[in-house]
Amino acid sequence: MVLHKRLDYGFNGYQVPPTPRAARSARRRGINGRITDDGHMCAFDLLATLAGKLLLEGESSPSSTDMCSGKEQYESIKDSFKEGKQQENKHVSNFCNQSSSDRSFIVSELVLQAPRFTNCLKELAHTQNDASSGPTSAITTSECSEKVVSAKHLTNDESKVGNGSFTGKADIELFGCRVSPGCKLDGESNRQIKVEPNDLRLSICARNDKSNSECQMACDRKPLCLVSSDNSVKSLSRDYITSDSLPFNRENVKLVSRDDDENSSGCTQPSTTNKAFRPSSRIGDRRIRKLLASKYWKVTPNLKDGKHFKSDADIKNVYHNGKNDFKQQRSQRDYPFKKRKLYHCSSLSNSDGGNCTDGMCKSPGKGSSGDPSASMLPRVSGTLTSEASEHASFRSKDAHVKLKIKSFRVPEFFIEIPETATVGSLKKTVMEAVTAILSGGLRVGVLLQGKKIRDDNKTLLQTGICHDNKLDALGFTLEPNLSQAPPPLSPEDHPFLLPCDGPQPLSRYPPAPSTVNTAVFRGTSDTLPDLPGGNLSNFIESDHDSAPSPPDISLEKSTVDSRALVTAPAMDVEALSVVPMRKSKRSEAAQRRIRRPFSVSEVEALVQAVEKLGTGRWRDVKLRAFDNAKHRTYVDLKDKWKTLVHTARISPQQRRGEPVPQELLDRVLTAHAYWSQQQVKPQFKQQSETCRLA
DNA sequence: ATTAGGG
DNA sequence: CCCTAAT
Repeated sequence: MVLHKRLDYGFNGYQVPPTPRAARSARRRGINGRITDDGHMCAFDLLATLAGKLLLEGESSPSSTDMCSGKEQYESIKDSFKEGKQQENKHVSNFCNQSSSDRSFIVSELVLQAPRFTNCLKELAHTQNDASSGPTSAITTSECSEKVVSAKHLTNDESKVGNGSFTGKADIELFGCRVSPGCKLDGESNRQIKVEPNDLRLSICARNDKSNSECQMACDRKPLCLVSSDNSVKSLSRDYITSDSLPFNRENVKLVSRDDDENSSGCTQPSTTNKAFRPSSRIGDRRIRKLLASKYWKVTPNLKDGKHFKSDADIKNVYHNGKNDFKQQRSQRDYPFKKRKLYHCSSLSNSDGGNCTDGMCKSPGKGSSGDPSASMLPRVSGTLTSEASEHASFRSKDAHVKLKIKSFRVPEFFIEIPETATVGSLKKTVMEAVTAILSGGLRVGVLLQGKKIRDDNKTLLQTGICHDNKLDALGFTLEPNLSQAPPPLSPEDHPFLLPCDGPQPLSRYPPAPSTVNTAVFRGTSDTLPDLPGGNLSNFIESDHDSAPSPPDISLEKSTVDSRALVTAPAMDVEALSVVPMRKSKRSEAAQRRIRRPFSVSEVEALVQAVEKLGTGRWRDVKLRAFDNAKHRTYVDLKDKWKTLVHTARISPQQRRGEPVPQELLDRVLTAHAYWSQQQVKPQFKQQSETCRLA
């Protein structure tokens, strides 16, 4: 039995969409569809053979059965589990062969406020880390409240990230039902981490039995200000960040316009910032915040398109859970980033004129018409608390960049567990997996407009993070600690999987039912060094194309950044960075997919497939040659062929990018000419060809 | 969902 | 790569 659970680290609200239905169905159909190809392929095969170019006949291996059938099944699991939730030791067979493919675990939410002139962005995230490693830290998400953590006093020296192991009791909630802890870690800590996917909840709570979410820590750390939606303000140690608030929000990072503990709002327009709110009483502020909270609530559960934007870091990690069993799962992710209407901003019942008073949620047009889908919640919004950009000389030390980090996602991983396993063992397995992730040591990366900011010494001001427009493109990543992570395997090092490569390694398939529990991480391959090399090889090989490492990034970033725990570097930019959603004319448009130049091996695969299938059957081409290249859609392939033909026709001097071997370009022209001809007289295709060639 | 083509 | 029209 396999339970897929995708856990993503990274600022959430931006989640990788699930494998598109198209991909799944295509895969399904593909197995049957390929067979029919050979009929009218033979003609060209003969031609090619005569031309001295042997076309290797190879059948694409049937793709592995999808472990996850998507949302529908997920719902059924959910329901079935609810029925049996009372039985603690009930066999988890309800999960059998089912899984939720695209749920993220969202760790928490927090709002941070940082001095703009200091480079403490990472520390903000460190706060999270600390929370999961410090002795008295607590991160909890629960429903309906926003926490605002004012971290203005953070400085570098206090931003030590504890990479200690994650310990504590573990509670797991599945589908809203809490199941008893299957394992205990050293439990003195008050830590609380609760991660919840949209539907499935998994909470890991390491906490004091005495104190729950309200525990107070005696800490000599500098205090933070925590504001909950009920406007209660608490001073807390930086390690103590808790909330009873809801998890998975659509926004990852939100900048809250607050001068101090009051006047917290998500204004995104400077003009409506402080002045507008300063006079406002706490009551007013509270109202705003409540509105926000409820707003989030309403929309969150209904999000259909708010799929998880997860990277295709398909160089997966295998988590060794104690036995000698390692599994690999095929990637289920496909992320043609389509338009999405996530993060709807409910129109706030129009009590505020249709727009969110806080400015975070500008209902675009239709907002007042009551159409919730007409607007979106920004993932990030920002406001300057001072007019720094205009009056730099008057910039005071109080100028802060306020960020709200709504959530982190735990990297996806897979769990494989026998049907006969108990819920307790399931919990234990999950716990171990999560523990392994969290204890591995994490570091934070800051992305600005898709680019990683590597210079830690730059101030926010210098990097432009303080600017409102830049904040739109601000993102964070969680990456495995450098010291623990060997260099990742470069996808380029692996030959592209050609159709003739034969069946996929069997290791892609689920293990026998008798297999012991297994958890497979979907991170970089190096996160967990303690895995058998052989399996890893197959593992990566079979999905080599899923974690592409675009040259522009991987080359530039050398080693460190290519090791994002969750995603390949490319995807850090794409999937994890917080994207402007507001004040943009294209705010509702999907982010443009990252550019991923075709490698020579990919081109070869494409050429070979087109030689066989022709130029009008891109779906089949995709199935045949790129079935496991999730980031290549048939449209991509068609476009690539188009450009290939063009490239082949122009002079070599005019060509750009990675040079394609002339031999391949020749084949492109040959095949293109051939199939163009076939289009003209398709009716005689088979006969005439056969005759001619005979 | 695919295909074909323009942008 | 994106977007669309047409299947």
